[in-house]
Amino acid sequence: MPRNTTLHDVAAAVGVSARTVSRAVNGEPGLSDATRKRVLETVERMNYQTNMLARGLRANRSNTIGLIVTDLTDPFFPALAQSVQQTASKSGHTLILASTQKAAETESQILASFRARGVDGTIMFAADGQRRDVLQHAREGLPMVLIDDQDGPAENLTSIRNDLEGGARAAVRHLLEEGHRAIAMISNVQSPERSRGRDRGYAEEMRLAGLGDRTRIVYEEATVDGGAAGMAALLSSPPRPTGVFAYNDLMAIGAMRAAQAAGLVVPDDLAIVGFDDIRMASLVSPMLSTVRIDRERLGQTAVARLLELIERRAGSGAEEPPSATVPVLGCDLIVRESSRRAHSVPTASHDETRQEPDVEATHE
Amino acid sequence: MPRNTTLHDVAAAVGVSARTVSRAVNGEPGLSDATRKRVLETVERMNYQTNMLARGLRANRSNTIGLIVTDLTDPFFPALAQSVQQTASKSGHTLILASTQKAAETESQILASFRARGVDGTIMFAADGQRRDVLQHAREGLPMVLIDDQDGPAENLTSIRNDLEGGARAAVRHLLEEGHRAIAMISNVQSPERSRGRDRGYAEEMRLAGLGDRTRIVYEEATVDGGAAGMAALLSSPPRPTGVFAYNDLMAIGAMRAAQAAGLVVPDDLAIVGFDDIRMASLVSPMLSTVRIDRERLGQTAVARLLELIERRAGSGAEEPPSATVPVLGCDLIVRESSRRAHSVPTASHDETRQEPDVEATHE
DNA sequence: CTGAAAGCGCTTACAG
DNA sequence: CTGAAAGCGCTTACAG
Repeated sequence: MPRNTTLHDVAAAVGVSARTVSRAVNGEPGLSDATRKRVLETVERMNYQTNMLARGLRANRSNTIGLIVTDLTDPFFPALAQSVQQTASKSGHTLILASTQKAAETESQILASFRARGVDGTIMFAADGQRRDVLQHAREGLPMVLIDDQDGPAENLTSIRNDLEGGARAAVRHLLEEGHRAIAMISNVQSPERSRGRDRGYAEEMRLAGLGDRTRIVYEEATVDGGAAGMAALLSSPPRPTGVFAYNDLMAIGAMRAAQAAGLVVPDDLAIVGFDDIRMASLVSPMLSTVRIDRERLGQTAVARLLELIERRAGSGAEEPPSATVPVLGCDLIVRESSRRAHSVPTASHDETRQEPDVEATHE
Repeated sequence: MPRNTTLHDVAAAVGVSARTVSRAVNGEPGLSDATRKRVLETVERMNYQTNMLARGLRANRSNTIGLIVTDLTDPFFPALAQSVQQTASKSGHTLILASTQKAAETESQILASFRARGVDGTIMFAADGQRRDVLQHAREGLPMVLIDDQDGPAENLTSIRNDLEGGARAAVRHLLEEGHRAIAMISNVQSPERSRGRDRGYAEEMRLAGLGDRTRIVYEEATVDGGAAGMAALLSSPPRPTGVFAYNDLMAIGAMRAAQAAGLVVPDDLAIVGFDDIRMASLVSPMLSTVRIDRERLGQTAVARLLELIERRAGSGAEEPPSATVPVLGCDLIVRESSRRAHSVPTASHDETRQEPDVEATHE
């Protein structure tokens, strides 16, 4: 097997030192244009590629970033992973992907293996009860962006939030405006921390409408089957709700299927609103109303913040105080068919979107 | 920022040489049990983690494998990526993921960057007209598994195939058995090489049924919108088909939506069968009949083959001849609601599956 | 503007 | 059974 071309091979071919080739390849100053040109031509001709393992070892930066998801087969994640990968590749970073599914590895183990691989930083979701481990890794030098973290920034750690509570409130307000009073919620039993914002938004909006005593949340797994189970639970004990807000679209679709199987017509007998706006939402019938989390923007924002963090670490010494604001991305309500009654012929051509502004939350 | 613990730190703490710690960590022989035990305890206590960049640089193996997909937001890929990642992690390999979407980078560029990162091997799909570049990278030392490659194995390269033609034939036979004669196909305009097997299966089965002159294929983009466009094309020029076989589920769902929008009832007026069995297939209504590609098994098989290839390279010198057989994974027909008429109340509880056996194709 | 030396943290090949 | 030396391919810090 042929050995790959190295810096020394190029240097020998041009008749300069390896240091000079390194300068040319990295676009560093301190090099005559003539030399630079000769070197780069030879680099091209010999098809030289920097060995990133060697560079990473020496320079302590690998140009890789890690992303940890819980389950790639959850339709929420692929668009995010894609966005992270595309954004990262623009700055020359390669994506390393891990999923915690089936808990074969804990998050902490994955983070340890990422560090052993020399990733420059990591993007992950805030998992219940793991914050101490995560903070520890950050403190030990792994820059980290935490998505939908309840707490604020910390050493070497930035938070980004989606306005889950605001999205939930918009969804419930919409159901109220459609005339519903008996509005129930199907939420996520697995992750209280993640469902908190949505639960709170629902409860708060009910309270404001004077319906605090009709608040009703059932908790199930955040899957299609879990949504179906939640709907079964709601239907089995009166009063029957006429509107349902679900933790995510998967659950909403399961709930919708269960309602239909029970002979109910959606949205006439029962209105349903989900969360996330996965692609499936616009392909089921009736098309699902939902609250959109813009995963492309989320991925871009997360990578941008992570790169800032990495920069700050690299240019250390200055040690600027970390920004105390955490970006909060607005979540837009998208009204489709599953929650709109009195519209005999729904028009599929145009979703009705209500835009919520992005804001900055200050964390004292 | 605290420096990470190194082999030398551990060695100094135990009072042995770095070489001895390395032996203990890697489970190599030639070490007294007492020493091994002392070393490993200290490794644990000091929380030592092997620096994979250093190991990779020296040992020329990084314990990473690359996966190249065209578009992570295509629901076909996440389950595959997840399976590859899970299987790879069992042998201590980390997944590096890239997608060629929007052609920001060509496959060849991605392969070059993977090699610069020292990946031990790569899994990818065979893209039209890129085979020369891919073979070149394999020849230069990058072990590679190609999925659904038309050609056979090559130096440092293994192929795996799904029985796309067999799956297509099963789908068309099913439509024939349901009594359909006017059966059209909506296929993929972007990748003739990838659609070839399915196109051929469809045409062959029509010919065998004496319907060769009624063969009709329209080509569109392999998306929901493309499927809708294909159906529009089919409906706009008679004779109207009563059965349609689509390149994949996304197209099938688009076709179904378009047919329904045109006032047709699926499956009564028009039966539809897709390909892949993405999750969405069982969540649309009517539930979509399809041909399943088991992506979990595909990922497992691909990783297993890749590891064999990597092993062979590592233990080189012996140079065993590469196996001349390429595994062909069977694709099962799954009959749901979209293609089954005369069943007034479809039972959602049990899919009807017809299992096709896996075989080995010999490549002379 | 350019280069010689050292070293990142491991493993390989060799010696005892 | 254990270790001293060399080197993987780069970049850092320094000298000229």
